[in-house]
Amino acid sequence: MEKKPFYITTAIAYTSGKPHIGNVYEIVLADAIARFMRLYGYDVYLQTGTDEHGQKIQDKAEQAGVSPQEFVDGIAAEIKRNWDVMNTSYDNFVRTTDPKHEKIVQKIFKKLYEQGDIYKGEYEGMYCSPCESFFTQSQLVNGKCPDCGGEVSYAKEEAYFFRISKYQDALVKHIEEHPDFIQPESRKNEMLNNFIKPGLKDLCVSRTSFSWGIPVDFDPKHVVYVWIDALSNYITFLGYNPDGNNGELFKKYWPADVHLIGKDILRFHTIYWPIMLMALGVELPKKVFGHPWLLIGEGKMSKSKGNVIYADDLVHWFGVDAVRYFVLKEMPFAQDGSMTYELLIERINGELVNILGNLVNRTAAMTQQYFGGVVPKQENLSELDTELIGMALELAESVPEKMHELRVSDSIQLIFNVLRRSNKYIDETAPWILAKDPAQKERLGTVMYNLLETIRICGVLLGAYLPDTSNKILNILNTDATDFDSIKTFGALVSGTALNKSSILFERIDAAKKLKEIEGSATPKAEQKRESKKPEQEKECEEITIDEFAKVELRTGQILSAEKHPDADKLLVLQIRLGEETRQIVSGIAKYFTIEELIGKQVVVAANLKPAKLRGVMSNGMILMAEDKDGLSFITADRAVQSGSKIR
RNA sequence: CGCGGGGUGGAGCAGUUGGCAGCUCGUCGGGCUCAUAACCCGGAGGUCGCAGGUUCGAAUCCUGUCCCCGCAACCA
Repeated sequence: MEKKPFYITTAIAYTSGKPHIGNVYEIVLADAIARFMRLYGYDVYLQTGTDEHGQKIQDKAEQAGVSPQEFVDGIAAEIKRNWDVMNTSYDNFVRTTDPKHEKIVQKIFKKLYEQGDIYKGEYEGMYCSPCESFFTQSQLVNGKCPDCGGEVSYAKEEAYFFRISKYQDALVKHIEEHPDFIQPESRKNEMLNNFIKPGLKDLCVSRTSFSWGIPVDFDPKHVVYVWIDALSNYITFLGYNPDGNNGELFKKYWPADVHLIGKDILRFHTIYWPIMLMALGVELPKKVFGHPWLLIGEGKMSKSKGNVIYADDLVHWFGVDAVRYFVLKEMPFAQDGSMTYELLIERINGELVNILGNLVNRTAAMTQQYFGGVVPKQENLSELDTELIGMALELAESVPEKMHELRVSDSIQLIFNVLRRSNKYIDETAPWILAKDPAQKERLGTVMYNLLETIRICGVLLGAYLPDTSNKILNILNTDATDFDSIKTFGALVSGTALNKSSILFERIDAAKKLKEIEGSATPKAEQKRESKKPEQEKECEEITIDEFAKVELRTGQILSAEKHPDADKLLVLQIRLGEETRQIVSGIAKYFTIEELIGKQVVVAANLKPAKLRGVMSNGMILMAEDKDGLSFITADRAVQSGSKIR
C-alpha cells in the first residue's frame, strides 16, 4: 500500500552562533512528530538546516578574520552536531549557501520580477553613514542616529520591492477559510488583527549595503534579502523549479503538512511566505505552528544574563533521552515553558526513574524470578486485567489524536498514565503473594503477561519521544512486534519468549551532588573542545594592558537625586556628586531600585566615558554594578570616602 | 488609552460547548516488600486576582479594576 506523505520542516537556524537549548527544542519537537508519524504509517520527510546569509554574518566573519563561507561552515557544522547530539532523525539538513538553492532563488526572484510582483523602487529614510543604516523618523533619538548618536541625513537607496499588498485580500480569505492554517489559534487573531488588516506595506526584498547574499542575477549590485532567500528553502530543496520542471520530492511532499517555527517568526511564515507562494502559483502549506519558548527559570535565555544552557552540556550531564523527555513533556502547547536544573532532575527522578524505569525493572525481575525469564501465558482475565488492558489499548487511539493536534506533551502524559496504572496494578494483584501459592501459578502468569505486554505497547509508542529508551525496552522484551499495528490488539508478545537481560533504564540522580558538579564545571568537556575551535566567539574578556586600564577614570560619587526618565520605562535620570561637580547620569536600573533607596547611595562611576544621549537625555558617565541572577548590586567603597575619590 | 499573554490548594499546570474544582510534585498519616529509599492507599490544604452584572447555576459569558510577564522604543 502506498504510504501517505508527511512533510514537516523546522525553521532554518541562523548561523550567527552556537544554538542553545531553546533553539534545539524546535528540532526535537519536530523529530518527535516525525518519528511518531513514521510509526503511525506515514512516509515522512523532515527537513531542517541553516540560514547563512546576511550582514550580521558578513560582519562577524570579518571580525573573526575569516571568509563568510568559512565562518558559516564552522557554525553550520556546530548546529548539525547539536541536532545529532539530540538524536534527531532529519531526512535533509539544508544550507542556504548551497549553489542549488541559490540558483533557484535567483530564478524565483526573476520570475516574480518579470510578472510584475517585484518592482524596482527606492528605499528612503534617514541615513547614518558611519553605521551604514537607514532609520525611520520614529527610530531617531532627538533627530540623531540611535546607534552612534551622530548626524543623519535624508537619503535614498535603490531597492527591489515585493508587491505584497496585491495579495492581501486573498491571504485574509485563505486564513479565514482554513482555520487550522495558523496554530495555535490565539496567534491567528494576532496576525490578522495586528498586521494584516491594518494594511500590508510592500516589502523590501533586496539590499545593496552588503554583499554576503544571493546576487540578483539581472542586477548584480543587489543581493536577495533574507525573506525570499530563507523562506524558499522549504521548496527549493525539494526540487521546486519556477519553470514548472519540478523534482520528484516536490511532487511527492509539497504542500508541507507542518512548518514548525518559533512564535517570534510567525509573521513571516503566515504573511510573506504564503503570499510568495501565491505569487508563484504554488499551493500553500497546510499548517504553520508557532511553538512557545523555552525559558530558563523566569526569563529568556541570553548571553548577557549568563543563563544560556546548551544541549550538548545537558546531554553530557543527564543523557539524551532525559533531555528530550524534559523539553517535550515540560513544554505546554501554547505557553512558554520553563527549565531549571532542579526541575529537570525532579522530572528525571520522579517520572523516568520512578515510574518508567522502576516499572520495567521490577516487572523484569519478577518474570525472571517466577518464570525463569520466559514470557508466561495469559489465561482467564479478571476485571482488574481488563481495566489495564483497556487503558493500554486506548493509547492506539488517543495518542495519534493528540499528535495530530501537535500536542506532544499531552501524548506523553497519556503514556505515563498507563505506566502509573501499571505500577498500581502490581500492587493490586500482588504477584509476590500469588507466587507463594503454587495453585495460583496460572493467575500469576496472566498478571505478568499483562504487565509485559502493557510495557511493550508503551515501549513502542515511546519510540517517538525517547528512541534509545524505547529500543532498550523492546530489546529486553525480545520482541519484533514493534510497529503500530502491533499495539492495536493486546497479545502480540509471544508467550514462551525468553527475555533478554534487563538493565537500568535511568539512573537516579542525587540532586545536590549533580548541581555541585554542574556548578564546578562551568565549561564541561564538550564545551571546552568547542571553545578551542571557535574563532568567531567574541572574546568576552580580552586581555588589556595596564595602560589601557588606566584610561578608565573611576571615581566615587554620591547620588543626590533620581527621577524617572520622562520617556522610557527602564531608565532613571540620576544627579550624582563627584567631588566638586555634579553629573547627570542616565542608568537602566528603574526595574531594580526605587528612587528612595537610591538617594544618598555611594557609588562608583566611570567618569570619563564619552557622553551619550539615552532616549533624549544626556548621560555623562556610567555607574558600576554587579549583576547576578537576583538582580543588581552597587559597587561601593567599604567606608564613606570623600566623593570624587579616585579609584585604581 | 501601543500590541499581546497570564493571575486556579505550598510549587508547576489542566479545566473543551456555563452543571459537584481536577492533575503532577510537595506535605501529613497508613500499607506493601517484586523493584532504583521504589511502589500503592488515605488525609489536610483553594472565597479560581478583585468588584459588579447575566443566569436556576459562572473558574468558564459580559463590564470595570488591580497585579505580573513578554514584544516595540531607550538597558553606557
